[in-house]
Amino acid sequence: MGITKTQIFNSRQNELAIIFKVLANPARIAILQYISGQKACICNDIVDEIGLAQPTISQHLKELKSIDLIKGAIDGKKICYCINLEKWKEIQDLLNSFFDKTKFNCC
Amino acid sequence: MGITKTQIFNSRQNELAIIFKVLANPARIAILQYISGQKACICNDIVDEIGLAQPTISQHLKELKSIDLIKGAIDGKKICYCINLEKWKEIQDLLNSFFDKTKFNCC
DNA sequence: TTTATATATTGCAATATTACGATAATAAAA
DNA sequence: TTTTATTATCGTAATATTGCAATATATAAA
Repeated sequence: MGITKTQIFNSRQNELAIIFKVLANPARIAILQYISGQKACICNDIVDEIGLAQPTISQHLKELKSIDLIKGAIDGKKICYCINLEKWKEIQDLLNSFFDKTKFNCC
Repeated sequence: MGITKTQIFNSRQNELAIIFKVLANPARIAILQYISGQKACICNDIVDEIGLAQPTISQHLKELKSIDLIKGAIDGKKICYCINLEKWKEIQDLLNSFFDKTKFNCC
């Protein structure tokens, strides 16, 4: 079918899966690393940095924005994308609590 | 195209993306939570627990095994799947180091 | 050996994702 | 206003993922 049966899982499970899905692409990992490595605001230096076309980068940025992992500040005709630190930490905590709760070993 | 351009990213970025991809599905999250919630070894109680067909569960288990997140011990005609605690912690550490390194805020 | 049970594999249909060219939208500069 | 630069959206092709029925495999029990 190709469609995930989200109805049979709880909202926490679906939320975790969505977060992991946003992070499940090397271009988006690279974008996050690049954004965070710049001291000043950056824009579509990202397009030059990562080797992908501008529409592709734009789409990846949209997905990162969809879970508020980054935020964009308009600066003239440029847009400055930054890590949303609050959400960043919130997600890190969420993932850690998943990892901490899920660790009983039986074999 | 549909194909991720892994060649243009480094191995660390691709590795992270692969780990996130394995976790990016609510069925696999639910399987991990269920496995870890059982004190004794469990097998295809997973099929009964999660509302998906046996071949589907088998495929998800295969993907979880592909990054050694779980291991299966053969027990007669049943197979006992368990969290691989060492790998589990290794991955948690890897993700935390990603989150810790990537956090500069500029806006 | 035959039967029953548990798990894996194959093949396929439906949907999702990735990437990009073409184009639209926006805003500064000329 | 026209031009230029920057970013977003649309449409589409290629590939990946999800899920399941059918079937294969493996092992224990009869």
